[in-house]
Amino acid sequence: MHNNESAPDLADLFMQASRAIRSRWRDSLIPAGVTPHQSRVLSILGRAEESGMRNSHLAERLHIAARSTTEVVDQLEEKQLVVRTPDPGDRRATLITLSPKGRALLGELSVMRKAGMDSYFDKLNEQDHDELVRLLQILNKENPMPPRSGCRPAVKED
Amino acid sequence: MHNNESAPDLADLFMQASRAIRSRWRDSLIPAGVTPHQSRVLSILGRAEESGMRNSHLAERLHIAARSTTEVVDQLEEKQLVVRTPDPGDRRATLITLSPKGRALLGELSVMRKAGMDSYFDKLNEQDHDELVRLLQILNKENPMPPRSGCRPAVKED
DNA sequence: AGATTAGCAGAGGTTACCTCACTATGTGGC
DNA sequence: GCCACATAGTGAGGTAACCTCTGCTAATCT
Repeated sequence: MHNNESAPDLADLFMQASRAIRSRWRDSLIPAGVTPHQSRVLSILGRAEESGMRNSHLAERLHIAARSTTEVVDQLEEKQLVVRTPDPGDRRATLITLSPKGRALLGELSVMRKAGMDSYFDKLNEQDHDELVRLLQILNKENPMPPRSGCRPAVKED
Repeated sequence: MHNNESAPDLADLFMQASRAIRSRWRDSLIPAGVTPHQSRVLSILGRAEESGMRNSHLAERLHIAARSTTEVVDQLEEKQLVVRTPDPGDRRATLITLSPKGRALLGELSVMRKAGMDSYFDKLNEQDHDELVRLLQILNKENPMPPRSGCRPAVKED
């Protein structure tokens, strides 16, 4: 390892870039009137839907305590972006689903976000762009992906 | 345009990696008894030192309001990691410096952090490592950081 | 000197999290 | 059928890391 002293720390570079990305993302959400936090819930609901999701399941996906999920869902319900309906199969439980309005917003959000991100990554030419994708995929390869024999998704790390 | 649809979003890849990094970092700080937030202050003080730093200057570096900086410094002062001394040149101002204890901790922290990060980036060979540094430097080239409101963190870290 | 500006901190608010405790419901043992 | 126990959601109340508004003191400008 010949890490010379003047070489900037990769972690620092990473953090700096991710801060910029996060900040752009947050800004791009402002016109839609949702926080990044709320938008994350919307996109999880959008992805995992058909029949709705329980609060506890959502909490698991968000990697936060179930009690905290209640709060975000409260906010989204107030904005009429999601609906809570009692689970017919278990009267203790509540199913959370996107409202039509929520689903529409989710569509807009992903477009806006993509636009914002594209403008950020414009600094890279096409070749560098692809190279960065390659490198990040290596780094993110935490779960060695066992042969796709139809086992669970195993999304572990937050 | 040969960006096929199934190509994962660069921003997502980025956030995934940075979350892993942040989480490793936070974990590596636990034994030292400081939060990522506090450690950031220590490292800024360590870098910009000789004669100490004003609260307002520190706030600027942290990209947070001056009032918020006061609080972190309070915490660090209580742990005796930093010292506040009146600025001899301007009696309104206070200079914040690392205490010997703080400087020692900073040293340990950077070693621990570096170890944690190196183990993360070990997935890349030397050439890919350098390539990633190059790409990140391009991306980080002067993106203005506007002040932010609300919380975050990401949490859980910044 | 008097007005303005700069540096810091007190008071109090917000957001995104947490734990603990409670109620209502479901489930297994006998 | 009843009791013990687990589980789903939420009220109450707490914390960390931000914020603004306010006020005090010290420096600087005219």
